[in-house]
Amino acid sequence: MAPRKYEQRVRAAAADETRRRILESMYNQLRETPAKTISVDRVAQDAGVARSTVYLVFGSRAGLFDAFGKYLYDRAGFDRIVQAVQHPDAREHLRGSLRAASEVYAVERDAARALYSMGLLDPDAMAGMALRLEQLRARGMEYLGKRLAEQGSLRPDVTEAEAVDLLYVITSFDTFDLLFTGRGLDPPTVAERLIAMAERAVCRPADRVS
Amino acid sequence: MAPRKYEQRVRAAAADETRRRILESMYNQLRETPAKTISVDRVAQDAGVARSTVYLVFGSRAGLFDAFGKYLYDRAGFDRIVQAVQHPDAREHLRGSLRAASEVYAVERDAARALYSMGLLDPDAMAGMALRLEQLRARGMEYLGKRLAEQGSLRPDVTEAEAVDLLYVITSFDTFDLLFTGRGLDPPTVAERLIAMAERAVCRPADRVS
DNA sequence: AATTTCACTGGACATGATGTCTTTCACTGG
DNA sequence: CCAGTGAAAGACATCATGTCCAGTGAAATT
Repeated sequence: MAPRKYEQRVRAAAADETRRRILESMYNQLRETPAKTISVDRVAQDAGVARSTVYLVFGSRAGLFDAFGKYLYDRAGFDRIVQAVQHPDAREHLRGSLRAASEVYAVERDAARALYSMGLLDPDAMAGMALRLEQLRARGMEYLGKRLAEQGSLRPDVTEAEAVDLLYVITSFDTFDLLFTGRGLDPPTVAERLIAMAERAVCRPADRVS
Repeated sequence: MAPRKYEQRVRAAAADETRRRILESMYNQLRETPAKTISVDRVAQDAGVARSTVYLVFGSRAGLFDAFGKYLYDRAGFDRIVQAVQHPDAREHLRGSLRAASEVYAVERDAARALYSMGLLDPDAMAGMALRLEQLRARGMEYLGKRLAEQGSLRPDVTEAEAVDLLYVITSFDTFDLLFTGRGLDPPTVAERLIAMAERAVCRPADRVS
């Protein structure tokens, strides 16, 4: 018996709907009760779906978090941190990245914290997203470092490698959160602090604006 | 019936022994298998003790972690980061703090990571140690900022408040680990990077050494 | 209209973790 | 030597993860 060809638009759409609902309920729970560890069961119930469906769709708890990472990445516009302001002036690009980072991180602070902490604490479970995200950011900073070097915007006593290292630190979520949650600063002030720190640490003094 | 007076030296000593053994086995497990989440059961078994004994001694899982925080704090000499080099020159004090931080954090990296992540992810459970430790560091940086200001070592365009914020970021475990684990730098290089970043970000250029 | 396929259900089951409560045992002090 | 005490062990309840699978109802095909 030859396998039949099926082309099911409606059912595929329904499946996508379910998937979306699950991720959304996870997002809501993270916002409502950031402290509590989220259980697959609660997510499923909140989404009005059987627990087994979550496993069916995402494979495992880790898979769920991985997918949630992508979801959050798109939703919050994390890519703005790296790509964002493709300004011809590298120094302006740097400032844009830090402003974008402050905004994005602030909006999704709780979700991002849960995701990052999860990834740090349970590497095999979360190997996926948090790690990939960090690599993306690392590459972005390597690119930015190169551009700053090419445009002669680096301090004379700073190698390109050092600049990349420092930019990697300064654009990280952890650094943002140390100022935002740790020091209780509001996002614009955080951005100010980060920009000041970055420019002083890697940009040549003469080039710096007022 | 009047309550009898008991003064049990031997038994008290044995109890202390047990307590120490439990914390030590926790330390070992964190070093041997940093990835895995540590369960009370495994800790107890490794210490040759019943699981309930851990609960008896420490009250709860959170209590265990709290006590472990103190244990690690003493063992690693975390206080060196703040008190350490009480050098008359505040700038030298700053450099000393960062060197101490790099050493201390590097030696106990895995344990510290587990502890910090735990605290971030589960605030009520870990409210104790990680939080107290951070407050201690915050106060230390406020003191350092004040001394730098008093000695006229701050950049003219940096307020004392901003200096404290930035020092708080730069001396944090997260910042260290971004360079150490994230960028794969060895501890001395991390210290170099941190010192360079800190001096450029908060110290007046004229005062900086070579 | 009959049939196939698929998303999803709903439960059973195994495992492993946390936390509480009761019981056992060894040592201390008289 | 024996009575009381506290440390430790063991049993019990609960909850989460992960696997499995028979079944259901709606969509797609013939």
